[in-house]
Amino acid sequence: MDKMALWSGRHTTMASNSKPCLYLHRQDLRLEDNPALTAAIDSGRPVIPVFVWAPEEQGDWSPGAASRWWLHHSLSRLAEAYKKLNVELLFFKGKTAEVVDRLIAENDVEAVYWNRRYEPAAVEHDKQLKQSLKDREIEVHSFNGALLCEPWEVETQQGDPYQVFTPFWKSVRQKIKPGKPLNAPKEMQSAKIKVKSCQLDDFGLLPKLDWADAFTDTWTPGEEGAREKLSEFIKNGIDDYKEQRDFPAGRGTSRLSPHLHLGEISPTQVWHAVEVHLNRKRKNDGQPGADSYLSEIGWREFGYHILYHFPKTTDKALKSNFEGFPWKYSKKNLRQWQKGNTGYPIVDAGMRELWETGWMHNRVRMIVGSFLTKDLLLSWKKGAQWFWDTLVDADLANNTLGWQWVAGSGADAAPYFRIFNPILQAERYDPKGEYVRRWVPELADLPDKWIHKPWEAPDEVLEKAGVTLGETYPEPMVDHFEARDAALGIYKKIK
DNA sequence: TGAAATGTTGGGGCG
DNA sequence: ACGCCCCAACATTTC
Repeated sequence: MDKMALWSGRHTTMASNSKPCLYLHRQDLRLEDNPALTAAIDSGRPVIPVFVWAPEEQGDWSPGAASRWWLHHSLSRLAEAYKKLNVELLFFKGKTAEVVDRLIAENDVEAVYWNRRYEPAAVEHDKQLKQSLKDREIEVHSFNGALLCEPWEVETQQGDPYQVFTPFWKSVRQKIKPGKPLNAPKEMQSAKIKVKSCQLDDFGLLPKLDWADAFTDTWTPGEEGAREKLSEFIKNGIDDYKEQRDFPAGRGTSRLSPHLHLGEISPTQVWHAVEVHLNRKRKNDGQPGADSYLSEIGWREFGYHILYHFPKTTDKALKSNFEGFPWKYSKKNLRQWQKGNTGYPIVDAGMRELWETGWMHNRVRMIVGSFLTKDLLLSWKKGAQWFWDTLVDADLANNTLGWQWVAGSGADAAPYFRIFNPILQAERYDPKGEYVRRWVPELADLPDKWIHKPWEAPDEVLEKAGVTLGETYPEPMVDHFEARDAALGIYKKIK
């Protein structure tokens, strides 16, 4: 018996008549490495795990359609995992505070546990909930279950939040030493539930239409799926990550983002798995793949740091000179971009991958983002909203950071003149056109030379490939070089 | 985590 | 053998 088991064992003896505690699941849909759950169990009380579906508590940023699909399946897996421990995960709809109050009143709950959140609306909500519980002398315990480093744990030498990634990450790496992840509970005491809960299906998270069919082929939501993705990536991907990560046709990236978003796996678990992997290899061997991968975990941390300290950035540019930027809203242009009909194959491939699988490779996110904000001069918020609705990994911190970054209005942002050339990017990162052929099949028969710029292909080449521009595939909706000049002019003005 | 424009260098062709 | 030109390759600057 290890120390932990003895500890909880000691409490178990007195627990038979002890009052239960509540554990609120939010974006931490896992049993392993879960500090709030572990603490709740270690308190010696029977634990009532609860998930409350309360989208209105997330303000303007309640989960989009793709995220809801994921959430449904993740919750379903989580409920199964609890069932194996003979515990029921309770589902409720409505206001979290009211659910908690009911459980306190009718089920004698005397303590509440959760892992902290960092989204502006969530911070506000949880702060109030905590205060109201404290006022009534109900125990409240919150934990860090989502970050290597919480936003208030690092600051610049001047005592300000970081706004540039490199010094932020350097500081975090010096500071943090993630330990071994906590084990999943082997056993739990269940409480006798006296409160009526609802069914997962009552949340109505699944889409009415079957657009999510392809999602099922691509993804395995839940803790188990997350664990498998991680070990597969550590085994086959991480050593070549630095070289392979930018090629969207390949499998060079971990694809852990949706799992991380809902906390099906924690960054601590990721970090630890990377360390174990490195320790197995020869030392002083260099570890460019691992460093490069961990710095992506770092960007996630940076996103949370920025979101916490600059909560308005979900809707407003961080840089004040972007106030009143003359974005050119056009419903038609936005629609063409959303549907992947811009006439730029790499952009269209990305947008269609997103629509069909709920995910897009990061290199392509940058390309389509640059295209929206610079070539079309459509506001980054339009892009952020579309991604919010369609991405299974839609995460307020990452989405906000990414869009403000690409627009040039945010933290450590691309300088205003950094405009991606969709043809060059495509030729560099999809040299054989595999990615474009997969997602834009109407161009599949074009030779490599023309796959990324069909409008320049000779007529006979187009004909042979069965491509008629304007009919089977759109003409480019804008001329990139003209659009670039126009964007440079505007961006220069606001500098 | 950019791309284009401009500047520099050096080898080879050629008178 | 020399100077000149061209231009690719690379470096630097600029947007």
